[in-house]
Amino acid sequence: MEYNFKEIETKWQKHWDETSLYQAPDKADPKNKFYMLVMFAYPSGDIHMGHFRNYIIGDAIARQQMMLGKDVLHPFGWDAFGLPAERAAIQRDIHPSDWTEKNIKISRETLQKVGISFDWSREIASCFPDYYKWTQWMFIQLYKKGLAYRKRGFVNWCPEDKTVLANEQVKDGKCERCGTEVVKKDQNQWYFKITDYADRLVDDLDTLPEWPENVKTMQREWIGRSYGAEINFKIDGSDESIAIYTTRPDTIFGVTFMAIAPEAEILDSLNIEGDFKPKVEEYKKKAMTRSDIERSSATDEKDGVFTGKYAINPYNGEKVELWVADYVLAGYGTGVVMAVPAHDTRDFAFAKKYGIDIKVVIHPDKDTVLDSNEMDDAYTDYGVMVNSGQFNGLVGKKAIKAVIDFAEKEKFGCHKVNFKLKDWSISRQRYWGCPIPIVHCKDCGTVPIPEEKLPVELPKVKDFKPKGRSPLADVPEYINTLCPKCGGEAELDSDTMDTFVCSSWYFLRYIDSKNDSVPFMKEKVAQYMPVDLYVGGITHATGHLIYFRFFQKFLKDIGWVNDSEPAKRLFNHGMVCDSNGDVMSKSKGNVTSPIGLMEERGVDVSRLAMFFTAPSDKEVLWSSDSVTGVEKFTVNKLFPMHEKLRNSKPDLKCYFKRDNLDEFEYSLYIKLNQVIKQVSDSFERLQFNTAISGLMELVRDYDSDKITNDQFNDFLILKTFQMSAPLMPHLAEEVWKFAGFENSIFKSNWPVCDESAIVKDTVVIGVQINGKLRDEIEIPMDCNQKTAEAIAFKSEKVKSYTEGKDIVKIIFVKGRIFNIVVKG
RNA sequence: GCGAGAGUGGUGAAAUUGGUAUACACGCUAGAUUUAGGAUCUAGUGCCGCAAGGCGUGGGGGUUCAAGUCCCCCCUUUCGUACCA
Repeated sequence: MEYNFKEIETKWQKHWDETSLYQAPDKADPKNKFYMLVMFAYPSGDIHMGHFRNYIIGDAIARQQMMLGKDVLHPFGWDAFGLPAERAAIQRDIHPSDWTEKNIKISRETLQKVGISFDWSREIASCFPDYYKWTQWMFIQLYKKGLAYRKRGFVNWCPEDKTVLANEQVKDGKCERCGTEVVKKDQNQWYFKITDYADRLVDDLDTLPEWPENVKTMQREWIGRSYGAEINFKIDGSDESIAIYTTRPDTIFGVTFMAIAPEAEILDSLNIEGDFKPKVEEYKKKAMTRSDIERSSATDEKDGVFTGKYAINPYNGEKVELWVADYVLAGYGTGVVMAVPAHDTRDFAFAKKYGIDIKVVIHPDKDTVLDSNEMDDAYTDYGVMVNSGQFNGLVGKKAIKAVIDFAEKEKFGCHKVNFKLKDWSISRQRYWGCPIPIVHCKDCGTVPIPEEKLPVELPKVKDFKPKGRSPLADVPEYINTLCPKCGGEAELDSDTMDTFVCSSWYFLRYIDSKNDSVPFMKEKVAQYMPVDLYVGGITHATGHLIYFRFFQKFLKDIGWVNDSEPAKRLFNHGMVCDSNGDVMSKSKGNVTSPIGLMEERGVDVSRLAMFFTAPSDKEVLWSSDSVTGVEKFTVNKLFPMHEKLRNSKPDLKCYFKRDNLDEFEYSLYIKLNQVIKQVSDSFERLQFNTAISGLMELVRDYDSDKITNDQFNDFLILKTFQMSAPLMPHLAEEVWKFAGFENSIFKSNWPVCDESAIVKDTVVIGVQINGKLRDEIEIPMDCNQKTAEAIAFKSEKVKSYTEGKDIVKIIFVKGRIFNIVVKG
């Protein structure tokens, strides 16, 4: 039989589809299930090498888990709302929904050609009403719990895309999608109160040992929890006070000024007078027109203006100047900073520029004294408190606690935890997204659409070009409605949701994707959740992967799911780059499609080439050179092995005993079991490259002519194809059928290593003299040092190195090394 | 700046706990076969050296009988973050 991959591949794809091989059981055993999840795709066109790599990783694991007898759920769907659909639609004058559906169709067909074991019966697309109905339902549940709220404030605005962006969508002060510099805009927006979950989002990272450490670190830093104090300073000549947040209360006696963010509301209540007023106003205006990228640069020279007002330090009664400075962020803490030039780099630079006092209140230790006149930078480490009244001599954390405790006792401050994480802004002034199910009524305010009236359907309008306000605002038949509460005239919210909302709960919908009355049945979700392995790119570390954990926690709180965390194990595959090392992306125009390769060399060989090139977590510079070796292996070595089958119908569950095999056969049996162990382990670590090298060695060592035991011959061949099956499913299935099996190879049992075979009787170990390898000896596996010595010293080489020298020491590690330490 | 990874032949890469560095491939060299081949097979292939031998996992130190693996300093590079008080 010739290796006709085209025939083999189309035949089995059709057969698997017809027999619903990948359909996950509706009733699964929660103790014996495996939920294999890959990040669903944005249908931006056809799939490329990056997708290809992502999905074959998940596919190999899903197939192996099937063979391990698990109830496997391996679904797929489409993250189908979003900006690119609109952009492409405008360029091509075609409706986003038509464009999206067309792309879904093409992408789905390609994925089917790749032979991915997706359960297509559960397919979802976030832009279809039967899905986004439940996205709206999610919104309403959050709203009911006070976790979805509307607020006016400064938001990130992309002038190119003409929409609001979440913090997670701004990179280096630029729009993540189009690279345009983001500006600030005052706007009414919906937010999800993710900050209520900030503590749990940080703490529960410790319950995820199978998540990569770098992702957990990135999330911790993004959430940015810090412990400190909030302290109130009285404003001089007024009853009002001004609150600051600090993590360094031990430096509070060194405060010589305060810096207020230009946007901070407290500025308005200061009653700035005289000459100061226009100067402050002018500075505020200037700060607002500067872009975030300018303002947030750490190298930017700090500037500000004095307000003419003072505050009183509650610890020592000193008057400190109040300044406005745009290095202070309005959105963090209270938007006001107590400035301690001696112990903060930024405050130091500012004080130097404006000639403000620098007062040392921390010494590095008892014997080192700082002099503010000689300092050329701030001393920012912990140390001993000095010039700090009753607190003098206290150090570090103890000092901090004492200072805050005093504030609490005197009722002008308290312990405080702060986060960098901000509430999630989810309104988008765009057409192609999930409509926000809220009505604005003059009398009742914001009123949610009753759940039984969902979905609020997105109307199919012709004009969806961005104008700076939502295109839906210009569709009166959509906007004008009646208030569900009072029945009076009202308006629907004209914004749509950030697509990250759609992707925050899709993994739950797969489990019960057709359900019309609830988002999913709790009982069904309990059977398959949590996700056992989630495979996707690192790019989602601080976006999607925080949002979907947030949703899971919220749904647990309202009783819809049982687990606090959605995914037990996370795996980030490496990027696929072109031969220059640039990441393949549509915008760069350097994407390679796997289709050409698959048509030329076959799907199985293409998959094998990608697996073999590098371990799954490493970046890959794709070139078709990678294919040569695995193609030779497949076509010339592995596939022809099936011709050596002797139709002996071996029992695949049995182990062979040494007595039943001759010497060559037994050595091959040992190799087989070593490879079974190696391949199983490689799958566990998702390092398929080493699994393949193991298979290559096994096939190389196999020699039909030297095998007389027919059952062993067939046993070895069949085990080889079983191990190859998750990597090259079509070829393996073909051989399985050829060998006479009725059921799919994926219904057979994954090979189990015969441990007794890989315990060897003798072992070849290295003999070192002073740590340098000089010879090798073969010794019994569990021999003692004496025996090993006897054998080692027979070696001529060992003799030549030890003669006439003192043997200081002999180190013998069983099965590993024999080392002689000599002197002289 | 800060944080986390990474650095091994000409190339992609192996080396579960410190224990024979370079498995498995690509490429290259030589030979065989073929009308011919970018096909196939065989042998060789870390570096220096005729050899014995020496040197070798970014560089420099250290711990150890033994270091790619552990510790310290430095260099290069990728990713994340960017005035978070």
